[in-house]
Amino acid sequence: MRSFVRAAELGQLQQAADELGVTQQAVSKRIAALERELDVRLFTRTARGVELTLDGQAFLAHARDVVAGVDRAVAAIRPGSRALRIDVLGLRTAQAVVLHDYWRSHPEITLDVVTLRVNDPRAAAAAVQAGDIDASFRSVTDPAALPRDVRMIRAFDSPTELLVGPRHPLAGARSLTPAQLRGHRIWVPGIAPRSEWADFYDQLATDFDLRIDAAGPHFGDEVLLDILADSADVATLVGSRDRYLWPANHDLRRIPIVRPTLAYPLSLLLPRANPHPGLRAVIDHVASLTPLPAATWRPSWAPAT
Amino acid sequence: MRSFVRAAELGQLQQAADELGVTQQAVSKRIAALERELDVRLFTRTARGVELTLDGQAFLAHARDVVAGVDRAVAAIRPGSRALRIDVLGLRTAQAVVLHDYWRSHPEITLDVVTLRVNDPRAAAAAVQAGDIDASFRSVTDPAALPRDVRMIRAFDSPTELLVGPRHPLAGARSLTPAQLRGHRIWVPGIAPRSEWADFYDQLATDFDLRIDAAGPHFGDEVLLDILADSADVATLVGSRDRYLWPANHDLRRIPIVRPTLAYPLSLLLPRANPHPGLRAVIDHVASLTPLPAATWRPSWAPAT
DNA sequence: GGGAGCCACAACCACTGGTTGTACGTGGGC
DNA sequence: GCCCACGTACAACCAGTGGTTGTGGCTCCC
Repeated sequence: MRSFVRAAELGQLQQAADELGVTQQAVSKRIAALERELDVRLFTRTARGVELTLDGQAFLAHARDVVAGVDRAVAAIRPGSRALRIDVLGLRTAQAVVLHDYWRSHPEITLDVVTLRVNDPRAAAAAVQAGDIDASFRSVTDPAALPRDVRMIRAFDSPTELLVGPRHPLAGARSLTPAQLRGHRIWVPGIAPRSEWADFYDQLATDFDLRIDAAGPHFGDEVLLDILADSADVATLVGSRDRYLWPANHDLRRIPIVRPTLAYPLSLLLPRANPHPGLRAVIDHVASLTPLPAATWRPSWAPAT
Repeated sequence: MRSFVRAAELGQLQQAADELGVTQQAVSKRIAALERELDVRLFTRTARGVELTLDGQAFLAHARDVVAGVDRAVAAIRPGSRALRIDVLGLRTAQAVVLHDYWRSHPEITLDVVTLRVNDPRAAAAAVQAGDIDASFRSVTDPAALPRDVRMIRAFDSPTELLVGPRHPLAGARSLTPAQLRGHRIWVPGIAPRSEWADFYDQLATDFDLRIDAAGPHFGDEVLLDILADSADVATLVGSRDRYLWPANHDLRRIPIVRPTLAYPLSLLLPRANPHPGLRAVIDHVASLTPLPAATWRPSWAPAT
């Protein structure tokens, strides 16, 4: 495809061959192989070179795309100077959604979103330190656990919403205050003990006298959503930017929580020295997200702005 | 790359190999070759399959992109059921710009813009008839020259603007009426005799008593723009949607022509029977472009709406 | 009419990319 | 705790791909 693109641009197999460092015959055979495989003629051969056929013109745009895609793929992992790589907790989390939005409005920058398969934020900090990732959307609740050459900055706040099924007594509310959640069972399964999330829910339960049940393993989002849809007394908390896939017939309700808004503070771990040059723009973008109202509750370990 | 993508999705080389119709060893060698070439490990091997490394995760998104690109490239020219293919006069013309805008807002549809290397609209009509292209943005001024199974419909009108250099006496105008052009030399080089454009300028010159000089070959846009920039008495006409590349220091002015607006009618040649299914949406889109004011002049051969 | 320039075909050969056969490591079942 | 099942990697082998050099044919231009 590279040979085809260059030949089409130069109008000569000969020149393309010179550029590519092979013989004219090799390029001729490459094009012929492509034409045989696709079962169309891509060029009309003339005495002074080649000219694209209609099929060739149509193919060229896509071939350019493929070649550029291959280059991007290689750039994404080139040892030394690779593309910006940011770790998120999961692909449907607010972090990933925000990154995806950013990428959609700036498609020219190459940004790779990956997920470390570990829960421990200290492992993420170590990966940042080692240069395996350029930044990580994780929070280290104990500042002492942070390596010296990794720093944690405030990224953005993710407001919390209540997710309930249609039979839940709070299902009809347009919005809720934390006080109104008192007495209702809130179930957030799959929270690793002593993780940042466990800490968040602990403080939340204490500060507002809530009943947050973080026990039990997580059998997958589908199971949780199924249970919520059927139950008249189980609710859970989700971030307003989290994207869940749920069957339309579940009829689940997302209800904003206000006065105060409950903010889960998303932080960014990044190396103190020589951060990836593309990181600046991402930080600026997430910092520019619509700020939360003044009446916002945050856990004690939320980093300062 | 296909093997890599499938293996990553399935988490097993074995299964990917089964799907791809090759042995597990072949897939293993493909992945190994990829890893050797890229000089990174894409998978960590476990006893129950493979798992993506961070590099593998970053690579996967791009690999998917490449594979999809190859599929699109093949679809663009697949004999029989290929992607929608529309012929335009040139890639900077209003036609191409409009198509490009459409494609940008509907990136999911595959649309290939090509250019027949002939000037004769009857050749374009023949290409439509033969199925080499699905539609052509050309006008056949003589309806009798149209094959029976090709029809011409009104696509959209392209308003004309005057293009002049800074020293031209009309350079300061915010807008101009056709009457104000009277006496000024208007030079539109590169118009083939008896073409749709020649016809357009002939009628324009007659109806408004203008001096339109269509003689002389066209040495390329750069030459024309250079001449315009320097000259105090040469002007030319361009479509308001045409995209020209000109050096910023040329200081050329585009001046709308109004009362009446001078519309160049762009038509679409398409087969009378079994048009490409994707064509409908394109026709609807160009038909929805902002209509011109009531006071609009059109040549006599403009097809009815 | 002849030469320059470009592409295609032929013959040849190294090496890629598939095959089969086998060894190794790990996790689950008995 | 051992063994088997399962999945991956390595080895040997071989057909065919994809490169090379050499040559012929075509067209345009001088």
